[in-house]
Amino acid sequence: MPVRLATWNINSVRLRIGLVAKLVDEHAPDVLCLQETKCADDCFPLSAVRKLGYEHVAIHGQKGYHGVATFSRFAFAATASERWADKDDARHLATTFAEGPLAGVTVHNFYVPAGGDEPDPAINPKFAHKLQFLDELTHWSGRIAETGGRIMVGDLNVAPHESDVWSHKQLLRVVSHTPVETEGMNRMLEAGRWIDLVRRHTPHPEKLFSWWSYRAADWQASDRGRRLDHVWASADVAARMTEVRTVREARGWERPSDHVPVVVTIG
DNA sequence: ATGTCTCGACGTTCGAGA
Repeated sequence: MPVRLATWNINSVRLRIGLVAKLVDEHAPDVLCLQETKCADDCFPLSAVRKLGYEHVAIHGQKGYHGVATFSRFAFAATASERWADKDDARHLATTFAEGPLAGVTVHNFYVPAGGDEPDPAINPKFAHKLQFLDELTHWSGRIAETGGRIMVGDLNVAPHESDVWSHKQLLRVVSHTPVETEGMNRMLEAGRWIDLVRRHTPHPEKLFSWWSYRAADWQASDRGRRLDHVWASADVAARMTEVRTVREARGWERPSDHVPVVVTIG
């Protein structure tokens, strides 16, 4: 039986639990990874998630900011959250499956820091924090590069290639597409021998985005998007990938998140 | 390109973060 896995920056899970239900209704992910849940664990809408059919739920939240959650139809053998870049932010959740087609596989659900507006670590501590986070991800990737059974998903807040942004030239000095970030992401991919499942399905130079700013008057008409949301895997898992779908229409749903879900099927 | 959306706070509006 194939397994469907989705990742989505929901931008407040309490506000958009109805959109989560819509995604589940239309795309039926067996595993759903959310970022920017924006609530402490004791106010997470757990009963609604259970009603959607997810018996196994791992949450790692904090009040008001960040927060990640992983829902599953398959039981977990273990859940863990590591500390990154000298902060206790809720930005990482690792879940290892005990059963089902992904038994033994670990899904790492990440929300990488956005990095603020100014792409200079000397004057912008948020950008410095993002670069430290990416650097730690590269070292961590190198330490696990020889192991199989790995999936890494989430809002990594970097659009690595020219075809991942609406205008490479106009975004070269915009946080999310600066050379120090895109080169850092490429180092991370190489260090961990990660395979970018989304780009294996939709190769460059075809444009592909997963985020459009709320500030655009008409996101669809201007289509000034960026591909910030990623699904990576170790080679053994990547070999089983059969389908990838970026749910672009979700950006047009009522009161949408500014990110759309990315759904992969693993046979 | 200063535009929109979310949260939390001695809230009836603002600042911070994205």
